[in-house]
Amino acid sequence: MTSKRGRVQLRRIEDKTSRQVRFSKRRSGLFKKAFELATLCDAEVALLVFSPAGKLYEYSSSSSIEETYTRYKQFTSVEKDANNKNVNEGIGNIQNNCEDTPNSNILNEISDRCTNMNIDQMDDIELDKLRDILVEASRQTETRKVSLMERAVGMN
Amino acid sequence: MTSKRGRVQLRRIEDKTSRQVRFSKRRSGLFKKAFELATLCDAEVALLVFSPAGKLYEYSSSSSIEETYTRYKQFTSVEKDANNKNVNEGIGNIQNNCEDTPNSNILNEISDRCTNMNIDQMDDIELDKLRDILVEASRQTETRKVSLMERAVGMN
DNA sequence: AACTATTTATAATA
DNA sequence: TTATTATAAATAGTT
Repeated sequence: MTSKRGRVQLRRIEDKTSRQVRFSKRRSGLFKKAFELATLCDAEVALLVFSPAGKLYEYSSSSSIEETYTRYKQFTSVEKDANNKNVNEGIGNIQNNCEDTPNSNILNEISDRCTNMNIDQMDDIELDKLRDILVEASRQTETRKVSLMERAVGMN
Repeated sequence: MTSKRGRVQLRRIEDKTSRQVRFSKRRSGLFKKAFELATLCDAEVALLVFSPAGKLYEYSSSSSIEETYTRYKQFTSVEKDANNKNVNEGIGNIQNNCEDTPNSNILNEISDRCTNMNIDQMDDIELDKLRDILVEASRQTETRKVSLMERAVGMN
């Protein structure tokens, strides 16, 4: 037989019926994996999935999606604060104690996004948003690092 | 040898080192599966994972975790309403009310990432990467728009 | 981190 | 839809 069971091209499945069938199967698999990660490894997991038809599926290893989302929001806001003031106690420590910070991953993500976008096609509103992003980034940066960023956009 | 590779008891792994190794491997697998479900089946997926050490990992197939969480909150509130009073309209509208242009989505993504990152903790290699990203972005930009970016980092 | 023996997930088929 | 089964993918234990 020349069939290629099990193998898959990583792109959107065009046939609607096939897409729905695969969604059901893969959704089951994904939720099982999420449950196993939480159970085996003592991780906190929150998973939200909307099907193409708009139906909601959810899993949370803690008491609720909301609880994990709240932790997420606190986590990210602490990351922000840690730049402005040296947080040495309380929630701040949770962040600072983590080794192997995900900064590199975040930078790779930014790099990928920037590679894909075409600034020439942006309108003024979008450029304003980009400006705001960079303003905020530079505010978070000490002098030496600000100067690196300034060099980056060709000002030196 | 009497080993039983591949098989697993579904309960918390007590050995800390083993638990960390398995967390890394299974986390990779879970995020890959989440990405594949979103890509192949055109689903909207949001995934939050906190490691036992408190480190955050996230994936979102839309522009941000926040966007999917907002849709989730709207969805569940609609479900609640639908139970109390027979709501004949709204679900379709609510699911469609988060439209944005692709560019805006990309910019929101960058904005979220920048908001979450801690530039003070980056080392020089990471800063070099950021510089490269910004250099490439500025190269793609015509003069008027470059000047906007220069203003953005406070050079005017 | 890389390697493999197994188990698990799943695409095609019935 | 559900079940089967041939393959591909994930991963537990090992090096």
